[in-house]
Amino acid sequence: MNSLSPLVASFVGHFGEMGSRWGINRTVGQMYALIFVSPTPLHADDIAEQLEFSRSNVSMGLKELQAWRLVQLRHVAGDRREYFEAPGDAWQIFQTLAEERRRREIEPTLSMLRNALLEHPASEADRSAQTRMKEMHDLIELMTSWFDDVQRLDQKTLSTLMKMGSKVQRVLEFTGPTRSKR
Amino acid sequence: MNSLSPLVASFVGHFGEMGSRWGINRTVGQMYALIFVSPTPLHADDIAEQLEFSRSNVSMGLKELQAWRLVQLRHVAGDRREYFEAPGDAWQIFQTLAEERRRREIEPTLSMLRNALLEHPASEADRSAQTRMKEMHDLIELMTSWFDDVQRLDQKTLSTLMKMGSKVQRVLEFTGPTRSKR
DNA sequence: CTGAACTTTCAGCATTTACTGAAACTTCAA
DNA sequence: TTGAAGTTTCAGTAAATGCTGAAAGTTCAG
Repeated sequence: MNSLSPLVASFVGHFGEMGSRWGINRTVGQMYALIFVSPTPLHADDIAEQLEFSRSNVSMGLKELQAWRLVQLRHVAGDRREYFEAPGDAWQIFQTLAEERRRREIEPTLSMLRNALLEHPASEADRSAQTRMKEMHDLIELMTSWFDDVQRLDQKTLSTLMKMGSKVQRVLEFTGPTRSKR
Repeated sequence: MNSLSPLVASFVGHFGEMGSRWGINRTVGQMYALIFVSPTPLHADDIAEQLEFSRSNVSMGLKELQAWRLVQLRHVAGDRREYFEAPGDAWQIFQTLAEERRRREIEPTLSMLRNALLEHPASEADRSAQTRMKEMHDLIELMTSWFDDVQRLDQKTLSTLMKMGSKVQRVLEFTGPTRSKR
């Protein structure tokens, strides 16, 4: 970490700390940060050296970042090594993150809930537990299916929608009643 | 955990496992799950007994759940103990979670980025790092301010919006061009 | 004021997760 | 086909985090 400029070092350091709140570990967070700000793709040795991590740790970390689709493999002509860079399109990053998180954090819960709702309640307590579970299930499903929809919108529409912010309400007041079910 | 019905036990167990992906720890996840499905408010001893956790662990866990605003204190007439229940309104829960997560996971990064962008770049590398940081900063800011807007919408508008899903595109195609900047 | 009923804190042990370095494996230029 | 250059695996250790139970703290009825 010694060869990094103070600016980059603080960015990298911050990602290390936040990483843990984020489900990725400290070193993986730092690796991503380094790759993200780097103007050129980096290879594993660059990263190991700049961050002073063991080579194998870097290797594992890169594997994890690839699993998250947060970094991409690049090949540089005349060099056998694998280089990595962070996709530059911010929208893309956001979508990837949201998708992966959903897959890891939401889907398993949804499927557990579906199973639980199929069970025959063995008692009054079970019956009321199922009622609560149903609410949770429906909420999650509504959120995720909305999310699917939003993700399917093209970027222009989305950015219009976002820039409109709460003004969208006025538009919907106008068209909404004919479409909404209640 | 022995007195729980299989249905509740599996729900509770799942929340324990998912808890870790979620930044809350296993036992805290289980406590929340138990409170969530319980038809009546529970007090700390109930929870300690049903989940077979130490009394102090329950106490700490409840504190954390309160900090996340996922459980609410309740007092039962003629009983000095503190009872807890999970707010029932699913929207409410979602909003709370989103807000807290934002506060813990996003705000610190945003403020780090703002500081980094004020620094005077010491090199060419710093300059390009700042360019990347600016992109990240702007994306996060766009997302969070949109999120603010959405949160401000009343529930009816929101649910209309969600149910419309990608059909919103058609409405915007109609009104959008006059409002959008590009 | 007292003490019973309850809650919180905290030191220390247990469990889990992260990291390293050595060894095994893979790929490809010559 | 060989070995140099690179990558991955994995066993062992280090660090972090979680959990307990004993002790201290708080609150309030009487």
